[in-house]
Amino acid sequence: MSFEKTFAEILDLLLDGVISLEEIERSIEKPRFMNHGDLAFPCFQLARTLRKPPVMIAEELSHQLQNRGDDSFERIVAAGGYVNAFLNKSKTSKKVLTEILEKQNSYGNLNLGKGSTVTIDLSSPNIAKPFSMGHLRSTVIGNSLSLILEKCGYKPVKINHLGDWGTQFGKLITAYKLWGSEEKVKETPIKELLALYVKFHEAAERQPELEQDGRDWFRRLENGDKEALQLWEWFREESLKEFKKIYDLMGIGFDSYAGEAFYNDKMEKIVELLEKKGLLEESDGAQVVRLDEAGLPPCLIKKSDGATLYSTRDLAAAKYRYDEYASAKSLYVVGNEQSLHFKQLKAVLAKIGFDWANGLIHIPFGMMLKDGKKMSTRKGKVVLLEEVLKDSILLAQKNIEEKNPYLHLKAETAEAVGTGAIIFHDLKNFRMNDIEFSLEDMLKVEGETGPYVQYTNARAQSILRKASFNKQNVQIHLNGEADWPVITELLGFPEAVKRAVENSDPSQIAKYVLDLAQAFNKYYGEVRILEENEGKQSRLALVQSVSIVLEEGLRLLGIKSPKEM
RNA sequence: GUCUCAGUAGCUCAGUAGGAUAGAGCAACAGUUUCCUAAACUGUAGGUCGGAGGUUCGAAUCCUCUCUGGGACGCCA
Repeated sequence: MSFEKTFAEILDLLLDGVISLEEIERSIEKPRFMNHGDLAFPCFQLARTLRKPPVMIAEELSHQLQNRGDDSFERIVAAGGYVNAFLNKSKTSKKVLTEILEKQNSYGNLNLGKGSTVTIDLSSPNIAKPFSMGHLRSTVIGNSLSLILEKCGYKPVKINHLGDWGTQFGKLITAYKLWGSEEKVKETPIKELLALYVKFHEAAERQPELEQDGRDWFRRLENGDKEALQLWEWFREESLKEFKKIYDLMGIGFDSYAGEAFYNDKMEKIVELLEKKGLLEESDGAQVVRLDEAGLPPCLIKKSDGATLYSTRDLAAAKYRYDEYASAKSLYVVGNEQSLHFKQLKAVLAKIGFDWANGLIHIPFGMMLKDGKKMSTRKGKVVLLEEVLKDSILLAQKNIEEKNPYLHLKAETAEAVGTGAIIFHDLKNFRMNDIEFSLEDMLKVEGETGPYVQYTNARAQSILRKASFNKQNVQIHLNGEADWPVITELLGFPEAVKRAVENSDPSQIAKYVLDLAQAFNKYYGEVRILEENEGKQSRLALVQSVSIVLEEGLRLLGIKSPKEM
C-alpha cells in the first residue's frame, strides 16, 4: 500500500466524512521543500465547512494524528494551514529497497491493460524519401509508448505504416523517366530518388503540366500498369533496405510493415460501404463524405479522376486493424499537423456506425523545425537521421578514447551512447513542443542528456563490480540523511510510469530518470559508499536499486544501459 | 478568415484536474580529483511566468479578451 493512501486513510478517520476519502487523496501533495516533509495535506478548503481558520484545523489534525498515526510516519506537524507528514525513513527505505531488489525490472509494473491489444502506428517513413528527423520523432515516441504500454499490461502491436503509395510515386516515375539513370539509383538509391523528387518540383513550377503527368502515372500505377509497378517495387525495396539499417542501429523492431499499398485491395469495400449507407456525395467531381454535424470540413474519399487518397487508405487500414488484431485501442503516433485528418477519420468511421471508432487515438507531436520553419522534402530541405546518428556515435567514440581508453566493447558502447543521446534528446521534452533542429544540442553529453543518465548507471555498476554485492540476507539500515532524497526518488518511479501511460507521454520517464540520476550523483559525491563499516551492505542495496530503476527507465525509452562507459 | 498548438531566466525546457519561497540543464563566473569513472559534484548570478481583465482564501496553472509565432483548413501525406 502506498504511503499517500495510508496518510489519506488516517486523515479520513479524523475528518469523519467532512470530505470524501477520494477528495483527501486528491488534495494530498508532495511539498516542494524537503523541510516541509514528504506528504502534505492543505486545510484551506475545509475552512469554510468547518468555519475555522485553516491554521487551526491543521494544528488540531496534526495534534490528533500524532497519537493515532502508525509507525509509517516519523512525525506529523502543522505548518501554515498544512498538515505535513514525515515518513519513517528507516522503515520506508527498507521497504522500497527490498521491493526493488525482489521485483527487479518489474518494479513499477501496472496492470491497467489486463492483456488487451493496442495497435500503434509509428515511424511510417515515405518510400523513396530519406529518413528525416521528422520521422525520428514518430519512431522514438511510438517505440517508447509501446514499451510503456507493455509494462502496464497491454499487448502492443507496432505497425510501420510505410508511405509506399500515393501521387508522389506518379511524380517520381515521371521524374525518373525524364532524367533518371538506373546506375545512379542503384548506387545511392535514396539520395538519387530524392534528387529526382526535388527536381520534379523545381521543374513543375515552370511547367505545371508535369503535375498532370505525375497524376497520370499514379493512376496507371493504381490500374496495375506493368512498367509503373516494376519501378514502384524497385524503389520500395531499395528504400526499405536503408530504413532497416537505421532501425537496427536504434534497436527498434516492428510487428508489421503493412504500408499504404497493402490496403489497395481493401479500399473498395469501404467505399462500397460508404455508398451503401448513402454517405458519399459528389462535389466538384470528387467523392466526399460531409461532416457538417461534427463541425468538420468534408473528408475526401476519391479524386475526380477516380484515384484514391490518404483518407481512403486510412479508413481501410483502421478497419483492417480492428478486424485483424481485435485491438481495444488504436494509437497513431503522427505529427500534430495531421490532427484534422484524424478527426475526420474518426468522424467518418463513427458515421458508418463503427462503435470502435472511439478507440482511435491520435498521439500528436510537434514538428522538427529548421530555421523556425517546417522542413520540406519537396525543396530538399531535410536533415538525414542516418548522418546525425553517425555523428553522435563518432562523438561517443571520441569521448571514450579520452575518458576511458581501456574500455572493453568500445564500438558497442559508442553505439549505445551515441544513439542514446539522440533518442533521449527527442524524448525528454513534452511531445507537443516543436523542436528547432540543432545538431549541437543533440550531441550534448553533459547535463540533462541520455549519456548523463547512462554514465550515472555506469558509475553505479562500477561500484557494484568492486563490492560484489550479494542481495541475499541484506539487513537494510539507512540513516535517512544523505540517502533520503534518493529513496524518495525511487519511491516515485511507479507514479512516473503511471503518468507516462495515462498521458501517452514518454517524457515523464525521461524526466524521472534525470531526477533519479541527479539525486544519485549528489549522493555519490557526499558518501563514500565502499567504506568498510556496518552500513556498507545497505548502501550497496541502494546503489543496486538505483541501477535497476535507471536501467528500467532507460529501457522504457528505448535506450541501452552499458555497464561501463 | 476558421480551427489548432505553443509563449516561463540570455538559450533549451520542467512545473498546469489551483496551493507554501516559480525550478532544472546549457552558456557565464568561482570552486572540488593523493578518494568508489570529473560524461560528475558544490556555489554565485540570472524571472513584470507574452499582455489586460475576471473567478478564488490562494492563479504560471481555470474563464474571457488580446498580442506574437508555428501548423492545418478538398483532389499531397
